[in-house]
Amino acid sequence: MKRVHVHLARAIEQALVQMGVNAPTVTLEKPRDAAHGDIATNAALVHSKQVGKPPRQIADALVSTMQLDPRLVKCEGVAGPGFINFRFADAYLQSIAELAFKTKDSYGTTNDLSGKRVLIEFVSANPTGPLNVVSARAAAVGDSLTRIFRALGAECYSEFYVNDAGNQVELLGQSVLARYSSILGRESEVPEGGYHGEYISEFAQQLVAEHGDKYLKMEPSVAAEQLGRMAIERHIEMHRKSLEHFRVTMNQWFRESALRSSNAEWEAFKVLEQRGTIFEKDGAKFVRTSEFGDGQDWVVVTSQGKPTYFLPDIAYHWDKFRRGYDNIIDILGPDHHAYLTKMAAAMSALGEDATRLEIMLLQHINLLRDGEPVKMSKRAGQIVEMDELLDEVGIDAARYFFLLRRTSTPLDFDIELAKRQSDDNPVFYVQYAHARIESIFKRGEVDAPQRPQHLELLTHSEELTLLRRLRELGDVMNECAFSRDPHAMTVWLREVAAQFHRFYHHCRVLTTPAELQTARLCLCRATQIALQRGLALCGVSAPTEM
RNA sequence: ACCCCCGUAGCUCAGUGGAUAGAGCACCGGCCUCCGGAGCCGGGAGCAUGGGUUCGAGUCCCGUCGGGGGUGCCA
Repeated sequence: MKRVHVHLARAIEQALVQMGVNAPTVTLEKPRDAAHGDIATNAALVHSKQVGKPPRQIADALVSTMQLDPRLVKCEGVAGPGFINFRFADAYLQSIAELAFKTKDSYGTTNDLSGKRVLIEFVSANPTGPLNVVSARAAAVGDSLTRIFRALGAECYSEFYVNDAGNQVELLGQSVLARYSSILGRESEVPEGGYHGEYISEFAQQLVAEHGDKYLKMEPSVAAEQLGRMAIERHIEMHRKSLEHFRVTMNQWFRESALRSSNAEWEAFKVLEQRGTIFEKDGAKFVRTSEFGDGQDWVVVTSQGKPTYFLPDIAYHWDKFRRGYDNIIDILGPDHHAYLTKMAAAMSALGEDATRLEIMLLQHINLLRDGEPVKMSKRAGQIVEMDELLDEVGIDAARYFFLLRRTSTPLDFDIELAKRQSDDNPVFYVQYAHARIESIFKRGEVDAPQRPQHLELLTHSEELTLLRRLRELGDVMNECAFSRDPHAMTVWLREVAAQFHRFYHHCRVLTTPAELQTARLCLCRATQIALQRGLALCGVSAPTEM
């Protein structure tokens, strides 16, 4: 899909060399205003100083020197301070439809990132309860990003870090034990900072039904420990199921407990110590992160001799570094903003190249119902579970809505809007365009074309504009990967759908002369392929009727 | 106190340092003997603020104001 750009850049470079420029740098950009054409270059402005002539004069010279392939691109002349504008040749745009037929399910796939190894860690919710809607946004974003990276040829892995060790396991066990004891008639309180959710009571009920008062007869601390472990495993399984249902499959579930049993945290500590980056103060052990770009030093071992959460986290990230990825991406909630400098400093302290680590902060979501905020309070156990949301609005709407805003922006998720079957629902609007195309084939009693034919007849401006849109998929994928944000895909999908409706309104498909009808049916089919592909990268289905 | 994110149209948001800043809702005005009107065509209105960097800034840097969130040997 880049062949026009490659051709054009080369032609401009050669023309510049002929004018005496050595090692010219040519950048091509998309003009903001479509009236200026499809591609523009500022080459004349950039090289003005070196050539020693005003930009417009250079631009004129370039235009007359350049050798362009008329089947790919044509020059539209010089504009403004010295921009040179170009427009795709009709033949090239028509070939986009041909490409869609040829590539089908892999339309837009490139090898732009082939050879890159990328790891994306996301969700990583604590296994102390079911997944809530906060995790759902991370799941949608992380999984879509993974799909996009793969479509660009990268070797991309998704990973869930499971915090199945530490204080919270005990606390969880005590919480379960408290509920369990209450059911069996022994009054007991959920401990300070414990878990109050409905799911705890449900689990306790289940335990009573299956095991009777078995755990009441045990030493309470032993019972709590065992119950905590069981609850953790139960929750991990719930997480896995919820994510699978949400069309998210993790390549790896990395357990903190495995890290601990292999002593990896102390190994990391030892190396930090050997590198002279550990010091003691008030009985606690600090890592000298301030020497590696952070504003302060952090405790890794408390004065009680216990590791803080930071130490296993360091060990975990070190493990990821040593697995040899080019990019190690963490998608975290906005409360982790201090994490990047902190963790990057720790990695530097271990002697790693910390620039490989990226922390993406995903802003929160506000659930709305008809514009009114839905109250969420974790403390009171009134969290909205991910599964509840999916049951209500459906997977397609949920996945798409979570991508509608940039990750750096808080997201208002209106439940009623997501359920609405009308064009103000963005996911509906896009899926509708896809279904509408299908209905054209049905209505015309024609099968969807299997191969491209008569594409040269697609010369109407709405047809060509639609083809332009379809061409952009590869660009959009690259943009998403570069910004680590799949949001741009939803913008593109909406524009493709809108342009399809425009084309459809202006150009009759059925009841036109046979060859033109065939050509337009091909364009419809190509649009379907592109929509399917864009939706698939978002993890959203493309229904044929609705 | 410190840190992070965000201030673009009435509202929700787009906008890889480039030309006259774009959509969708909402509002106003058109278009159904016509393949799905769940659509199409047209209209008004905007970069919080003060500096700086640059040939060129909504975009990069610093300050101010406003909104949201977070933090101190818990995870």
